[in-house]
Amino acid sequence: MSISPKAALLEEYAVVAHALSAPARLMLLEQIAQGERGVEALADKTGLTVANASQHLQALRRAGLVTSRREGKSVIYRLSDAKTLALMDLIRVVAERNLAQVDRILRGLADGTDAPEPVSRGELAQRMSEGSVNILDVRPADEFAMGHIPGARNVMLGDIDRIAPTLSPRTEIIVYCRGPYCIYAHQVVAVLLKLGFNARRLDGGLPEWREEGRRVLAS
Amino acid sequence: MSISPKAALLEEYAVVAHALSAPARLMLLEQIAQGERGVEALADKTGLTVANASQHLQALRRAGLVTSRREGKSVIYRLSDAKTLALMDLIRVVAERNLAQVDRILRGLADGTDAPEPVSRGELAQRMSEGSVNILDVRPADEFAMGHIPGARNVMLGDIDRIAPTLSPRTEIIVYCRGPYCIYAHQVVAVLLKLGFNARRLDGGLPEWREEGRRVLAS
DNA sequence: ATATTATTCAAGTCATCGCTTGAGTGATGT
DNA sequence: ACATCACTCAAGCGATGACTTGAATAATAT
Repeated sequence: MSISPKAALLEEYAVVAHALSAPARLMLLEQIAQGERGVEALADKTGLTVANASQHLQALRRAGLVTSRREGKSVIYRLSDAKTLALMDLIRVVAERNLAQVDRILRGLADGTDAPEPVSRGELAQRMSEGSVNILDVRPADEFAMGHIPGARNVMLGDIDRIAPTLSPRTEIIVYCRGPYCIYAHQVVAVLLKLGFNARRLDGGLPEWREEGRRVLAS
Repeated sequence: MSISPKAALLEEYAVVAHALSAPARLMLLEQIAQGERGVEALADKTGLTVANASQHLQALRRAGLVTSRREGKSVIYRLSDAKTLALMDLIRVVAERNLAQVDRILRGLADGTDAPEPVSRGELAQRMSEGSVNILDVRPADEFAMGHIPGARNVMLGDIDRIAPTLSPRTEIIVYCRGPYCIYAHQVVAVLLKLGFNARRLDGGLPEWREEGRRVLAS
């Protein structure tokens, strides 16, 4: 009855991959990567029903990608460790490299503009110390409040046109959002480029920034 | 009818993860990582029927993890690029870190011995140039023939006891096999340790070695 | 104790997956 | 043209997955 250890191992690896094989769970992971949260908050953010989110979260926990702890009446989920984040990111990288459909979508987001290469986090840190950079955080206000890159300004996608006049046309603007699956930043950069600004995306979002031990400002 | 780009991207990422979520496909990837092969050879190696293997291979291709080309009457599959290998490996790492079941299986393979940390590929290369090392390749003969680390000796798991007397008890023995999902090497190291030899696994297998541009001997 | 809030469990439905079987297609050799 | 070989396609199956709904726990507040 005991199958070969080889087969048993592959089964386990498949469990990990399976956990990442549903868009709903990827959404949940992205949210959890912003910072630990309870089930209801996660369900809210992702648009899932609470029961459904709970089941997906348990699948993620069984796969070892997240851990949970009870805190009062809430159950708080968080990423197991940085490898989970790396795995999410590597999946994105492979998809971007090899899937034409992904390329098409990203091109659509760029809206005709020719998006420059993203800025590395190291380079941004360097530029920050020189003071020669403007940082925009395009996540929802509550996530911004939970933590953001020092000096970043929180802006909604829809407000770009409104705040554009207050931006310096000479200083480069670096835009970031959630992390591996960040998408608003692509759009914001496209808008800014069209308006004649000098804008680039940050490579990775806040979770990666924090993971590298860089300074994060709360509230 | 057009869903949001965000959702569309997550769908695509999920496709990639889904491709890795079946043991049969992981087996196929492991084989393909040894070197490109036709459908029938892959089906043979993995014990799948040809039709079934063909379908799994197409799933892998749709996910962008492998590519295929026609060569005469055969269709040859190969890994898209090194990122595919990295992805396979990262899944293993996450599983080993977080899943108790995996730990249990690996401990079982070690058969009571306390397996030392694997040797890095860089260290092995260094040791090779010094000539202070014995290398064992524990893959099937045909895979060994397709390419192996120079100086490695091809040994079957079952033949260890027989060839053990021919091994130097003082020189360290480095054992490797297929790659991310290598398992024989664990067992062989355990056997050698029990016999009183000084043995360690190589971190990664032949695919990773080749990927780093290190020398590989064919035939 | 009872009520409230946060989460999980259980049952049911519809879709998808993994595998098998048998037919179909494409390139090569006689 | 015909046979052969290597692979893919199509149909069908039992099993698993994603989501909904409504009931069951678990911890706190009244």
